[in-house]
Amino acid sequence: MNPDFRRSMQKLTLKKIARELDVSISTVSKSLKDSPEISQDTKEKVRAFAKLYNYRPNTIALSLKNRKTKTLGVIIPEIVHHFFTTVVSGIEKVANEKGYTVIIGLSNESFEKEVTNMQKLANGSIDGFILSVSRETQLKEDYHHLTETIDHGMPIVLFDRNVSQLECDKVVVDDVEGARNAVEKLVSLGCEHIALFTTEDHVNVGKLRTAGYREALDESGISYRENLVVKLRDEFNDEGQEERLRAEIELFLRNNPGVDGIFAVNEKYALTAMKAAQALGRKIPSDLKVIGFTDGDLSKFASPSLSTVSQHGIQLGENAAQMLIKRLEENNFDPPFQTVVVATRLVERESTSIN
Amino acid sequence: MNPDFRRSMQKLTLKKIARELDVSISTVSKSLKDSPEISQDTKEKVRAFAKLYNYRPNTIALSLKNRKTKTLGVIIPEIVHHFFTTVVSGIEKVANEKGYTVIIGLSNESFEKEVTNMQKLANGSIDGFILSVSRETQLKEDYHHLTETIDHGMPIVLFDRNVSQLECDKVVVDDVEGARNAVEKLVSLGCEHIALFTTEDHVNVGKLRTAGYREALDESGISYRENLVVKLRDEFNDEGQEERLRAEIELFLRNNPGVDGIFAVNEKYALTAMKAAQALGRKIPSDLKVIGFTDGDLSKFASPSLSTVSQHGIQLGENAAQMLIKRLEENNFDPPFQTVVVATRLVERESTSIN
DNA sequence: TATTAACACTATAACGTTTTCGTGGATAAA
DNA sequence: TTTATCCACGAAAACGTTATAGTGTTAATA
Repeated sequence: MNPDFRRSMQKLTLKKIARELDVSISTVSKSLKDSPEISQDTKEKVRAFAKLYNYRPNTIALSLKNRKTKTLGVIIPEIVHHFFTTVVSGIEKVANEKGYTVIIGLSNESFEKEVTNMQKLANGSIDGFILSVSRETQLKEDYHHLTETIDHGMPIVLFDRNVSQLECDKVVVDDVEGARNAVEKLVSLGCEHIALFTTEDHVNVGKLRTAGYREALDESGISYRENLVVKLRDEFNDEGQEERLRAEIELFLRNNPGVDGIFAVNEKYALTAMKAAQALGRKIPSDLKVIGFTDGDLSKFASPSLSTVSQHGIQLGENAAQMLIKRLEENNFDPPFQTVVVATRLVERESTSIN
Repeated sequence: MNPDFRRSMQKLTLKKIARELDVSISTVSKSLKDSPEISQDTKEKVRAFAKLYNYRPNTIALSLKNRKTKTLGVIIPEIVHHFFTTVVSGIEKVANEKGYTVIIGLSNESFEKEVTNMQKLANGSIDGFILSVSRETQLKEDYHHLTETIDHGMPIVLFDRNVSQLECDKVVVDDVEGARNAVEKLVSLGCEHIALFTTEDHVNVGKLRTAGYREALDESGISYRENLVVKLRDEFNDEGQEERLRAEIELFLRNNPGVDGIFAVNEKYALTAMKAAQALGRKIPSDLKVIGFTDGDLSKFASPSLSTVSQHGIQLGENAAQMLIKRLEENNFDPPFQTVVVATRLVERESTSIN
C-alpha cells in the first residue's frame, strides 16, 4: 500500500477504501453495515482498514440521501442571557442523547434576522425548529415565516414567548401562575402596597405576568391601582441604558414612599429596584420586599439575595427537544398539537425573609 | 398547471421546476444563475416560477457538491456562562455577516463529550472549528483529537484556554497583563496584603492570572506570600456547591484579618468573597478592596458593584471567527499560525472606589 | 447433463446541485 | 449549395452515501 496513503487522504470515503482494497463501493458499504451478502473474509478486511484509517461516513452525504439531517435549529432572541442559555443547554442535552446536533441562530430581537436565519436553515440544513420569537416579531405580529415553514412540512416547537394564533407544539412557562404566586407571597408577608415593574404591553410574557399580579391582588381583596404599575420601556434594556432605567425606577420609588412590596417581571428590573430603593434608604426586606422573575446567578449573588420565580429553563428546553424529536421520529407533522406548561417555583431568599 | 402543485411540494427542487416548465434541470439551474447560455425568455419564465414558489437551493446538496458547508463548529465547555456566551455572540455576528452558520457543541467540561462532539461535526458538517478546551482535557493533557483534526486538513482556532503545544491559530486574553493591572491597581490604592483567589493549577487561565498577580507584587516590592494564595477546588464550581465555596473563603478571611485587598480570577470567587467579607463585618471598599475577572452582569449588580478585568468576549469571538473564515476563504491551512492577544480592560466600580 | 439455487459480489439509481461538454437547428459566410 | 458559426438548450458526471437489482461462478439437485 502506498505509504503516503494516510497523508494523501484528506477525508476517507467509501470510494477510496474501495479503490485501495480493490473491491466495489457497494461491497465496502455493505461490509461496514455487516450485510450478510458479504463474506466474512471481505468484511473483516474492510472493517480493519476502515478502523485503521478511522473512516466515518460523511454526514452531509447521508443527510442528502436520507433527506434528514438529524439536526435541530434553535432560534433565540439573545444568547447573552441566562434564561435562554439554560433552555439551550436543556435542548442540547436531550438532542445529544438522541443523536441530534444543534444549530443556533440568534435573532437579536430583530424580525429580519429571525426571518433570514430561518430561511437559511430551512433549506435542508435542519429537520425542525425550536424557537422563541423576537420582540420585534411580537410587535409586528407578523408570523408568516413561521406559518410558511410549518406549511412546508417542517415542524416547529415554540417556547417561552407564546404566539396563540400559531398552530404548532409549544412549551411555555406558566407566567400567570408564577406571577400570582409571587404576589400572593408578598401579600401573605403583609405587603399592602405592591408595585409592579413590567414591560411594555406588546411583550407577551410581560402581559401574562401582569395578569398574574392582578389576579393575586383580586383574590386578596387588594384593589388594583394603575399608578403602582410601571411599564418600563423596551429601550431601557439596551446596552448602556442602565442609568435611564435606574432613574425611572428611582423616580417612581421617590413618588411612592408607601410601597412595601415589589414584583418585577425580570431580574434586571428587580435588582435595579433593590439598588434604587436601598439608595433611598429603604431597608430590604424589612421596609420593602422584592420578588423577581427568572432565576439566574444575579438573584443568588445580589445583596440581599433576591427571591425569584424560577422558570426551569433546562426543563423547558428538554421538553421542547423531546416534543420535536418525537414528531420527527414518528414522522407525524399533523395536528393535534400539544402545549406543555412548565410550572414555576418560587425560590425564597433574603429579599422576602421575615426576620 | 396542477392546482395542487403548491401543496404537493414539500420542498421545491430544480428537478420539479424543470418538470413543471418542461425544460431540463440544467436550463433551470443556469437560468437562476443568469447564465448567458440561456435566452431571456426562458430565464424570465424560470425565475418568475422560482420566485412565485419561493425556490431556495438545498443547502445540503450544495455542501456535498462544493465540499464546503459554510458552517463553523463552535465547541465550548459551558453555555450557561456569561463569558462564553459573549464569545459566541461575537462569533455569530461575524459568521453571519460573512454568510456562515454556526453549530454549537457543548463539552460540559468533559473530555469525552468534547471528543465525540468534534468527531460528529468533523465528518462533513462543518468547515472549521472554534473551540475552548474543556477542563478535563486540560487536566489529561490529551489533545490527540485536536491534532488529528488539524492533520486531516480542518482548521481550528483555539480561544481563551490556550494549549501551547498545539499548532494552530489562537485568540487569547492577556491574562497575565489583566491580572497584573488589577493587582497593581490594588497596590496603588494602598493595599498591602492582597489575597488571591484562584483555581487549581491545571487550569491554564488560573495559572496565568496567578502569574500576573505575582508579577505585580514583584514590581511593587511586595513580597509574595504563599499563604495569601487560595486555590479553590474545581468541584466548588459545581451546582449546589456554593456553600462549600463560601465556607472555604470565609475560613480564609477569618484566619487572615489583615487582608486589605482581594484579586479573584473570576466573578464567582470575587462575589462570594465580598459576601463573606461583609458578613464578617468588613466594609468594602474602605476596609477591603476587591477586583474580579470577567465582566458580567454579576459584577454590575453586586453591592457594592464589583471592579473587574473585562475580557471583551465579543471581540475575542469576532477575532476568532475572522481568523477562521480567512483561512477557509483563502484555502490556506498551513503554518504560520497566528496568535491574537486581546487586551483586557480594568473596569473600576464601587469595590475599589476611594471615598 | 441440464437446471436451479446459493453465494459473493458489482452496477446503478437516487438524493439536489453545478458544470463541462455535447448537439440539433438556424443563420451567415463561401 | 455547402460549410462554418452561433444560439439555446440538454446530457452526463460528480460530490458520498445506501438500496435495489443484476451477474458470474460454483455447488446442489433433477
